[in-house]
Amino acid sequence: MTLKAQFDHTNCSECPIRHRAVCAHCEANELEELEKIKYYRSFEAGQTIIWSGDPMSFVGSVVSGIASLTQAMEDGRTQMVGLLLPSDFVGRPGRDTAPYDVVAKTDLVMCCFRKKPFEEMMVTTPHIAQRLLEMTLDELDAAREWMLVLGRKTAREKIASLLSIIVRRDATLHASSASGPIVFDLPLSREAMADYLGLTLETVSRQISALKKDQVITLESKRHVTVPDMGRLMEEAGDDTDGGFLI
Amino acid sequence: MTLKAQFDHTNCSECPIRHRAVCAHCEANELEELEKIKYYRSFEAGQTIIWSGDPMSFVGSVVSGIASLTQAMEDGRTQMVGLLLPSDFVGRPGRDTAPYDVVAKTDLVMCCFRKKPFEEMMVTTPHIAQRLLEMTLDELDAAREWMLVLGRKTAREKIASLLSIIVRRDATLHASSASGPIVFDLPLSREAMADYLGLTLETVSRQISALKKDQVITLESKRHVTVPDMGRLMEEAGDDTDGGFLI
DNA sequence: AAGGTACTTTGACCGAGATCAAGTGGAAAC
DNA sequence: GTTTCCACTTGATCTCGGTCAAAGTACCTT
Repeated sequence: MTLKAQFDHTNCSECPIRHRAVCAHCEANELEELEKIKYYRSFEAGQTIIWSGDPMSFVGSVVSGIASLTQAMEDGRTQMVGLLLPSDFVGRPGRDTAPYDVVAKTDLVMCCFRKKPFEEMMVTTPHIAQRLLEMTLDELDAAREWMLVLGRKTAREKIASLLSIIVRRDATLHASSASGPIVFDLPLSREAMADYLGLTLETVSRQISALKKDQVITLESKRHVTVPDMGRLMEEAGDDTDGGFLI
Repeated sequence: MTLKAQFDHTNCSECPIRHRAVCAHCEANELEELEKIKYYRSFEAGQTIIWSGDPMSFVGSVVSGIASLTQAMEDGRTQMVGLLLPSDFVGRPGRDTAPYDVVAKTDLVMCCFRKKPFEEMMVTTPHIAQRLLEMTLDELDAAREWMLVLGRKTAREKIASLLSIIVRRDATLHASSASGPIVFDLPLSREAMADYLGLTLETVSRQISALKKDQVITLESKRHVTVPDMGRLMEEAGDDTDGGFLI
């Protein structure tokens, strides 16, 4: 099998997990072993999927719903360090314990593989490691992009940046690439947004109100957002880059 | 070759790049091809090794010296998103352009491999991808740990955190694992520390003075630091975790 | 319809860190 | 020796976002 073929699962329309995951449907055509160690798990909104420090017995992908990766200090301060949207991979081949909490933010379904057999497959099936490397590099880029947001952006820019990446992830999932007004639902509470942005929920609320007053966004309800001009929003985010951002 | 053997280059004492890199010495014993595409490059302090957005023709490891990964906004605000110490890997197999500036902070030597042949080798030599995956996961953990620092820690905690990771990286390089006072040189200017911590250089200076006044550290000169009690420093950093931190 | 709960908004005030501005010290250059 | 330069320190003031508090809103259950 050529390298091209190995990376060419990007458009399997059958697959609920799409291109960024180790796709059960795609893999199964090549590797009946993967099918054997595959199983599904459901979680309710608010449920903790993995506790930081616990041994991890599985890896997998988000099929539907949204989860967060969160780090905490002992005094209670918390920082969300990643968002898991459908197609995102969870887990660390070669790692025994989870480095952070994984919490379902909505009802959520995961497609899991038992870790041990999965790791064995990585040895015998090289292109799995290569695809995981691709995905991990994407996540690393996203994490570093986010470091700029956390370290240097103002509260208003942080909010605009978060809205931008949510829109962008939505766009890649729904393939609705068009100019003109964009409508979407916020998958996160104000508190969760604050955790992601290194702010307080009050500041998040105030800045959203300010963006609304300045007509950068419109709110049909507290969670339902319209962006009349995406270019304007990205300006507010202080973003020149229109690529990147894959959290 | 077994999985264990594949990951067992961790203690090659000959190799200047040590365990986290694709080690030219180690690999050469198995793969004369790697030797063929290997070459060394030297840089002076302050020199930019890679410009953000430029095409990248090589990957490689830091042999000696220190470099930074930096992201910038168009208005000049910058955020350092990673430190490259000896043994760290630079470059993205499968990526065409560099996502951030790489700048030598001290005089620096890199061991490089031309990217194209390196990528071809990744296909034929599975365990290279597996080792790169390991390393990338380490970097991702470090980046996310740093997101907590940037998003939630106070200026004083940020400084203590930075000193902690420098000490820790120093320790793994010099294998000087002992309790008692620790002495080391700051490889970064106050401005570079500020860039890493999302602060201004004035705040960095003030907080270092404060830590000195409170006898958490001693300064023999502006860059030469003594830490009488490492536990105290980590307390100041707000760190419970004594693992992790591999930036 | 009434009450409860969780989420959100808004206001008043405060403080950590940014900004602006001098001043210091030490090493290299002349 | 002294001049220059650069990294660093310290001071004064301001501002953005945090903190504390209260009120508003939507969605439950009863």
